[in-house]
Amino acid sequence: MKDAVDRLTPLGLMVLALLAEGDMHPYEMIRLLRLRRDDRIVPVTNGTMYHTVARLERAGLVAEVGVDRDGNRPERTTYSVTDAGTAAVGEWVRRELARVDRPTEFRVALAEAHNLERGEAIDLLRIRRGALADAHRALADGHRLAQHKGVPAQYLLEVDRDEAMLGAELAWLDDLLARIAHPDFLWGPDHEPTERYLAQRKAARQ
Amino acid sequence: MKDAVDRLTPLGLMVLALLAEGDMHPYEMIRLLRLRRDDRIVPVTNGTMYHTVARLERAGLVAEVGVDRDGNRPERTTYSVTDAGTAAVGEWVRRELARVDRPTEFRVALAEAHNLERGEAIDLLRIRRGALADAHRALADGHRLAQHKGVPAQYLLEVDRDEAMLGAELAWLDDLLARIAHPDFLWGPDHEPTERYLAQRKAARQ
DNA sequence: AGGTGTATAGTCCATGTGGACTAATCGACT
DNA sequence: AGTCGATTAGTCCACATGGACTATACACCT
Repeated sequence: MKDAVDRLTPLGLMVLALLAEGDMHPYEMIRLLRLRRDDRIVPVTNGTMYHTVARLERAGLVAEVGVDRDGNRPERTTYSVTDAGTAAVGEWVRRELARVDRPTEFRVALAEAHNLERGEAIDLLRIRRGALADAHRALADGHRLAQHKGVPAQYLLEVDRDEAMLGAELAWLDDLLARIAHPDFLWGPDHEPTERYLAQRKAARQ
Repeated sequence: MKDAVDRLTPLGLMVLALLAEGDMHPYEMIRLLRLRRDDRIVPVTNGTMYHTVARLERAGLVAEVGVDRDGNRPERTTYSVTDAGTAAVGEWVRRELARVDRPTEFRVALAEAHNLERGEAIDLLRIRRGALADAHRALADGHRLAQHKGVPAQYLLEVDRDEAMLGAELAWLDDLLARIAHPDFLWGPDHEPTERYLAQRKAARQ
């Protein structure tokens, strides 16, 4: 029996996270994602967005809440996230935040990590830190072994880069963990009610 | 009029590059890619591999060179790369090595950069270096601006990471360019005939 | 008044992907 | 001798993606 969370694509999760900020129609989500440059992480195209929302509806994670029409333009169907949808966000983020395979999933989970409690996020990132260190060591060992066996460096350019990138991610993660664990680092819904997001939504809705 | 090179997927290009080492059947390619851990870059599944090879054949980039059968096992269809296929590898790598969008395409291009002349590879990587620096600056500016506008840091975790990663890639690229431009760095087909690859192929063919 | 361009909101379809499945062979255990 | 599991080589299909397309409305020229 496949869980609905297993079928969640990165864009599917971003949609659920957006709807947590308020009801929206798909086109507004497209605009908002582009405005926030979240299309750095996940490509956002019309076809995929509408298809994704339809899938989420079939899975019961979002629900239609109204259709309105502005002049003679196409109808706009507004959606709302369900309780199951909200739960799915937490479950998905918890699962992906610690994994080191699936880089894009991790970037989405990181962007939505604020949906978790601070302590939980830290725990998951520490697990990730360990897995990342293992992967880094394994790749470095393989690299050295290949060099030792006489494989010319020109064939190992990508391995070299991968190793450098893994090292950089480790360094960044250690730095982040230090910052995030410090009580001066704001966390949770106990801060100013995100005026910027409201302004963005207004701009996206216009 | 769409060029066949435009339709080349990362796996498609890896297949062409593999066939440059010698004729093979699809299953051997799967084994060889996994053995070399190239599935770090591109996911390798049965369905995708056979589909990809079929597409390459329709495009005239590879050609069937024989079907053999071992006992009562399924038939093995062996393929060979065509002249158009060899040309496509160069064209594709030249195009992708300089681009900063499309990260997976770049990793494949880097892994196959040895198909280019040293000077050409260096020129393309220098172009990439410039584009990467621009992207890094733009992202850092956006990050600072958001912070200045009062967006809490917990919402900017992914931007922070992206910025760190871009910086790390720039540093790595500068280092690589320095190493690669040095005459001590071996380049080109003028070295020992890759015994390791032959051994790997034997293992993959078994 | 007419033409050009772009934003809005969405549909549709050709490709590409990846997991499930088949069916035969081989090795290892018991 | 029998069975369990893994490997080999490949097919098949459900689903996801993204680009092309539609049709209306608004803005800017000239």
